[in-house]
Amino acid sequence: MTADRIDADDQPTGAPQRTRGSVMRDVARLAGVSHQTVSRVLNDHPNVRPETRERVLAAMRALNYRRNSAARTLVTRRSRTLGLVAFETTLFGPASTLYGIEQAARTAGYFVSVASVRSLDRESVLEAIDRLCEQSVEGIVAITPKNTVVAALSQAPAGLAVVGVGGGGESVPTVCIDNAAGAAMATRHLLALGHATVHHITGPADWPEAQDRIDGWREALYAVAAPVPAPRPGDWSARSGYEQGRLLATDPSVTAVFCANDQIALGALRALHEAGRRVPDEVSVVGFDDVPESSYFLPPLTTVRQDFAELGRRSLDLLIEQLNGDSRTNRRISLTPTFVARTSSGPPSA
Amino acid sequence: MTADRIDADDQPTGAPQRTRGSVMRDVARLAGVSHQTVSRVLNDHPNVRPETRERVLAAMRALNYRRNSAARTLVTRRSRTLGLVAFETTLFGPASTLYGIEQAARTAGYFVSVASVRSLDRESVLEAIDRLCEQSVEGIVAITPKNTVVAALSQAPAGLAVVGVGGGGESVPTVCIDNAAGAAMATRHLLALGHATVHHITGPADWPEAQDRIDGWREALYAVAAPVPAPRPGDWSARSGYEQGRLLATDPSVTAVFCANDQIALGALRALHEAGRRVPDEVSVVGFDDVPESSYFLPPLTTVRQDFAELGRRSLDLLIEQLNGDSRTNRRISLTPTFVARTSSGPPSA
DNA sequence: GGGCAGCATGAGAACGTTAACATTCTCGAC
DNA sequence: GTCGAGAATGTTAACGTTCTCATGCTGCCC
Repeated sequence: MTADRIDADDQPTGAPQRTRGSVMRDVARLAGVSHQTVSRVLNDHPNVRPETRERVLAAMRALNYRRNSAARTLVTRRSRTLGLVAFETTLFGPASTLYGIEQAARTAGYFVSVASVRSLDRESVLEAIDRLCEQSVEGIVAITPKNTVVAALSQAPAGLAVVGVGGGGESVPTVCIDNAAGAAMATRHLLALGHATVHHITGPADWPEAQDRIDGWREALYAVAAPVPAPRPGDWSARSGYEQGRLLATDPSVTAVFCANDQIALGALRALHEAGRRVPDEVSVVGFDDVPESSYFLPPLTTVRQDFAELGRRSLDLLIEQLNGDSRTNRRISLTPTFVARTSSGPPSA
Repeated sequence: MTADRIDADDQPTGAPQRTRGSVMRDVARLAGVSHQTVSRVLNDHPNVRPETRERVLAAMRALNYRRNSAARTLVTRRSRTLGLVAFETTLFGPASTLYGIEQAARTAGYFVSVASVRSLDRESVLEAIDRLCEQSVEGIVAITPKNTVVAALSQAPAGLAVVGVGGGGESVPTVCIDNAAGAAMATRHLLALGHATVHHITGPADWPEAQDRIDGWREALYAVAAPVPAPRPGDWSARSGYEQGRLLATDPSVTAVFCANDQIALGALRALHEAGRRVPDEVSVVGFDDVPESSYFLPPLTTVRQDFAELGRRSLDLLIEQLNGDSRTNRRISLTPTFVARTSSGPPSA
């Protein structure tokens, strides 16, 4: 009955221009082959005669055929889609990571579905993962700045491939920048210029990235037996850099400040400027991230550059490794950042 | 044969813990109902006895059931997924728009699949649209800064719902900030402070947003019969702001500069500073966008704020309207930006 | 010349869901 | 007590792919 209706619909009108779009069967009919042969052409199966293949391709062009991915996914159980759990995607770092992952995913033949979370509590993250699972993603990349995210990730359904980017956790394969190394570079740079010690305005305490930068900074100070001032708590924002900068500016012994990111450094620069402390003559400032604007700060900011594109690529590698069922080697990839010297740092005036 | 195998597999093991995950039939069996009843529970069909519903829900919980969206999409022809064509997503504006759209989409019950394009030529954009179509998205939101994108969009398959965000074109429903109004606000602000005229460092010539800002600036000057200096070509980057700023700094008659975005303003601020021209005492600078850092520039930047979240929400409204087949009224939505006065602008010194 | 490998193709059954229709059951009205 | 409306549930057929297996057909070897 229904089949009759379809035929009745098709044959009089000539079928090509239906709202529904054409399907494999239409292509097959036009090319005079079975739908299976069309499928073979579509999937580059070797056993198709060149002539037949050509006929099928012509029919596909004529009907403007597009394969239906839902049907394909249903039968292959592969959605070719990755889920991305992201937070604060308006910031440069996460936005760049997202971009890097998307590019890498495309290259690898995957689609990317984004689930931004408003907050990083376990519940929001689990809900985001849930939504992505419902979309039957094959794996999830989570930009995991906070420990809670990692915790939530490890609660993800068993079969699901998962990779964390940025922050760290033992429970989930992770790729991240070696924040400690970057912080140490920045600190050593300042020490090498002759500063007696280096102050540090940190990121939020519960972000592993912030913690690692603190560790790197502290280690570098330890290594040369420099005094370790109390770290100044920031929250990645320029505002926090400004507030902490004002406090630091009142202390004449402060000659070098390492900021956990470039925004903080920007705030600190303004605070120092307002307090009449000249950079770099009186105080040196170093940031972290190398946002595109940092070379136009006043003065241009010495900082540490992260390669976000590489971060995206590597995280995808790790994910695909899991999807292929490869052994869980290299569960943790760490990328070394690059030091970028500009003019916000110099030898102490004394 | 195959059916036998499945039964043989299922019954001995008890089925709940299979790699494949459970499907509707498993739930139905456990709850002692037909799969259709499960479907009804899932889709909130009214005609299910509360007691039955409860039993089904319990079974779903017990089996950790998740509906298979591919199958659902296949039969309903609705993927509940929107495609997002985006460019330069690492910049604050696009990143914020992306975020706004994602949030709005989630609220409306849609998933978002992102296709970033490396460049905005017609080919890249069409390819991105193609990829999204293959994923059977129901509609596409394109962050359409350049005219070529709009052109490519209008080439999209006929049945596809499309909305452009940001830039404009007549051929596609669009939601954008009223850039001309914003630019006029900035310009009028400077004129009201007593400046004889206002110089302008523009965005790239082929971006409608940049063009609209030029128009708004020029109109505001015309309105008070102020002289209209030649616009200085920029490209959104701090670098271009710096370069144009250096040129402007050499001209002592320049007392007010309106920059097409905050990055350009940052570069201009640095150039003016290096040239020894004090802001705002000698030269006033105004930006556009209100990036989070702009209140920590030196000096804090007077600028024009865009509401990206609203932009995302409205573009989604427009898209959903199309999906519902509503009339094509309001094909163009324009949002008025907000003027934000800070300290980078003031009366001319003379 | 019979058997057989292997290529090219086709037929039909999945995949897991929703939609359309069919069936039972429950009540109240006549 | 029968009828019928409507609620609750079940049956079956799509949806558009890919997969498995079957079937010709060709050409080659012994």
